[in-house]
Amino acid sequence: MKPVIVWFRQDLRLADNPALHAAVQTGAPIVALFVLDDGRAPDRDLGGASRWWLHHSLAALDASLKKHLVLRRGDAAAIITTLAGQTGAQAVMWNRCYEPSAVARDTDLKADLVAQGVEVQTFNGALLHEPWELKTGAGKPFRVFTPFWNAMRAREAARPLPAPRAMTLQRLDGDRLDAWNLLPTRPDWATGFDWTPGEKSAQEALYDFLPHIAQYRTARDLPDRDGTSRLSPHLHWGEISPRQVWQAVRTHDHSDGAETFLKELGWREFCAQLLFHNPGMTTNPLDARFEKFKWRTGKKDLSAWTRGQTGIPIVDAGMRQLWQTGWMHNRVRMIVASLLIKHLGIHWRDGEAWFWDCLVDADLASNVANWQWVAGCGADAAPFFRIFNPVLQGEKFDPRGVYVRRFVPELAAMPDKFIHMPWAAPQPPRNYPAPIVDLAEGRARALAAFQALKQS
DNA sequence: TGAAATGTTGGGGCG
DNA sequence: ACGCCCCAACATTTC
Repeated sequence: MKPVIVWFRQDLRLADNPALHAAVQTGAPIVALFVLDDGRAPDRDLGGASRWWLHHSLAALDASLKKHLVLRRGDAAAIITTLAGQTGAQAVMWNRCYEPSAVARDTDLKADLVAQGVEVQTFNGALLHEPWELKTGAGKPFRVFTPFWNAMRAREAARPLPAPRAMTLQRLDGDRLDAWNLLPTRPDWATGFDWTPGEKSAQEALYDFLPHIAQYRTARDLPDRDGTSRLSPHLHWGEISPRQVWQAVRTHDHSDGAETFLKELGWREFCAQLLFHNPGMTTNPLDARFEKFKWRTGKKDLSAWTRGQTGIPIVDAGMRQLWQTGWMHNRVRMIVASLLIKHLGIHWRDGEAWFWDCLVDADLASNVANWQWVAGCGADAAPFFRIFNPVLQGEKFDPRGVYVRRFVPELAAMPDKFIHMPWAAPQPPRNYPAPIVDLAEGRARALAAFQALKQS
């Protein structure tokens, strides 16, 4: 019997995997394929933290496929058309990706395969709703979150599919995962990552989180606590599907915490559909007025920011958490982004690029849309004059400085009163930098720049 | 999913 | 007892 090729991409799971499910239904032997096409993506390459995650996630998937995952490296379309010919495959099946370059590549590949006499079936495994499904009254894609969310919330999500109970997998030659060198060496900066990639771990993260979801609305803002789900990298790589998360939350309880959490899944969908309908937004502001905005270069400031050496405790704590653990609490992401864009006047793309490289949950749509949101140039964005004061944010959300002290040990002995502004302490710490920007001056500069933009 | 400036109110100290 | 001032505390507006 002719095999079916299942092409895995950002759906590294067996349960609720529509492409795999459909392939198993045919009764044909299955070729489970993953192609590493780094160095060829028109948008951008995988970031370092993403490569680390991918390595471990592929290892986990391979294990659950009883070591039958076929690894190939190179141009995905060329590899798949060739492989389909060599194996005499009857069909190729995959779950759709929605990033602009992926859409273009997959459209061409599908045409090539069909021309070659190979059936192609594609599915939605990554989103609750297709990016073209939810429309405004005028029939256009949403640009404002709240009406988008109202439309989305009014629908129930499709029910997740079970994992296949049995399947026949076909073994083929392929690369060794280790040979891809996805893991960092010299130095191994991932030693502080406290993550376990893989489908099993994703399910555990979900079920560890559910008992706390009723407190999510307030607990999610406190960066020293585990008040968030930490599902983002699992969702990005599709180790768990948004349908599985949605259903689990909906059947768990109806607290306002649960509702707030569902809304975050809404933001994920909102970002995905924004990028789908605005492919240029990875580099260009959605709000065209910002095209002439005068960003500063600020190489030294950018470097201090990336290294967590700005002298502003909550910012440095966040940037060091990112570097050490591959992740940053969302409240702190907003604070560090606001400082870079507003106080330092540096382009949101510079911050976005750093996050892309360092985050285990790096997701093109979410990363770009949220950076544009902070910059005020995105869809439904925060106005440019909404400027976070990192001292006040710190005092509000990390009042005892537990989070700051965890990642900025230089401040361990600083009294609570000065933990978020050590420069004002009677004895400022010797081994911690003075702030690279005066917060009041930085704020004033940002407001002036915004005024200039409005007038031009 | 802000912050700062400005405006308003009302209680208490004090001459 | 009264008016005046000060200034939290809260509300509104402005950026």
